[in-house]
Amino acid sequence: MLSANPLPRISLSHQIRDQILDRIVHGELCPGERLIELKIAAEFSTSQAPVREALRELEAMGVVETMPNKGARVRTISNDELCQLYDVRAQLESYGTQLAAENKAQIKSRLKDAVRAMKRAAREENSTAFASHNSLFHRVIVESSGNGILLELWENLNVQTRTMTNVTRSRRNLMALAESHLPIVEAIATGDALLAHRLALEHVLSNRPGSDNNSRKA
Amino acid sequence: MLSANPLPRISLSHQIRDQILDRIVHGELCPGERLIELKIAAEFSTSQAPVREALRELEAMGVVETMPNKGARVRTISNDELCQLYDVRAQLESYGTQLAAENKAQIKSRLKDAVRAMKRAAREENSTAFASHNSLFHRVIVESSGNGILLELWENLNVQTRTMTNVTRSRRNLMALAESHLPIVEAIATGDALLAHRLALEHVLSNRPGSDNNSRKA
DNA sequence: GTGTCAATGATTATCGATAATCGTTGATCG
DNA sequence: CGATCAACGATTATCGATAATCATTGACAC
Repeated sequence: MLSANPLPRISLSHQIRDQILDRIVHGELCPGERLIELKIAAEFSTSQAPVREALRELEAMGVVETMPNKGARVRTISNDELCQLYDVRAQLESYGTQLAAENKAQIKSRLKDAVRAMKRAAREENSTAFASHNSLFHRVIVESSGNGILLELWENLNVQTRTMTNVTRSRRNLMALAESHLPIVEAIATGDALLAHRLALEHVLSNRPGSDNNSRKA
Repeated sequence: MLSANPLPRISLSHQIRDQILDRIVHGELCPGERLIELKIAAEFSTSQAPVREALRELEAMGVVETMPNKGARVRTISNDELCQLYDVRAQLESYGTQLAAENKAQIKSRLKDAVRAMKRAAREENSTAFASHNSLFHRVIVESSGNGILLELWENLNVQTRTMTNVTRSRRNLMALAESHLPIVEAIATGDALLAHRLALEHVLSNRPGSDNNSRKA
């Protein structure tokens, strides 16, 4: 029984949410820009209700902020916050990587695929694709930690991060960045949990913006 | 100019959200129980809209889960998930405690107050009050870590654990539990970050349910 | 000029009603 | 007797309209 129902199977509010998120990630909507419910509703030819829901979901994701009775705007993430975000992400991700190694997760080939894809994107200087594969790499690891709660929290953080990646990572050696993932792959594959933990921690922190070295307290 | 406007300054949807959250935390709404929008709306004498928003916010918090076109229900957390939750919380909280110690946060008196309040609640066998003060203790620490992102994530987890922590323990257990906080206070006060980290980790994990010892993988 | 304040326009928050969807019940057919 | 499916009831998703709120503008008094 062929299904093949390409009908709008997703709810309107989710479609709108994804659309807006896309525009934010791709920089079409700038931080601080107001998101006016009726305007957006008109643009998508819907009513205000699904737009409100979409905005609330985006707020929960942390990509927009809303003030009561004053509406929503694209959230501005300060450099401090971004640093904090990387610090927390480093904690979560190093823990997840440790678990993955302990589980001797069979993900070596998938991780290597992701790295390969990153390299390709690096050669083509396609930073969007690079960010996407990069994200996938880490997601595979956190998934294979076996801790669903961890994955949930990590995903929240990752969304926020990605909104900035394109901007922040404009000038960086993508090829080197891609290859810096390989030691982690090995540590997981050999089941060296302690090493995996340490490598993941350093990996995330080394990509922390604004921090040329350490400096947690201004 | 005296303000003193105790009028419903909070939006309806937030009031409803808090009410429902309260009932969940206090066990009046059991995990798995359906939350029907129109029923709730009728109960609060409002329309469906603010209830929907409240439910979406609660979903973002992770205390309710919604299936498209099937509505919302109080999230059921399996024992496995609860364990995972404690594992992750241990990671976040030990990190926060470490930061607090590094900051030499001046919170010794507040923490001791919280412990005192825990003891009093233990004597009176008021487990609700105990949980409240216990929660405050850890919140003070995570707040003083200076990492707002960390605090946000931690709060989510904390709310979720509290929905499941309606287990009443014996007086002796509670008293011992209260006193088990004291070493952490000292470690923070003396600025011993490494010790603080270790103590917090052990503290959370020792309260992990279902695990008589370790066992991460079934 | 400058500060206060009412009127106004823009936008959010809420409402009541309708459309779409899901699960179930019960009838029909093999 | 079992399976399929239409019809129904319950509930969610969406709509269009109204009420409440906020920010701004401009007039007015001093």
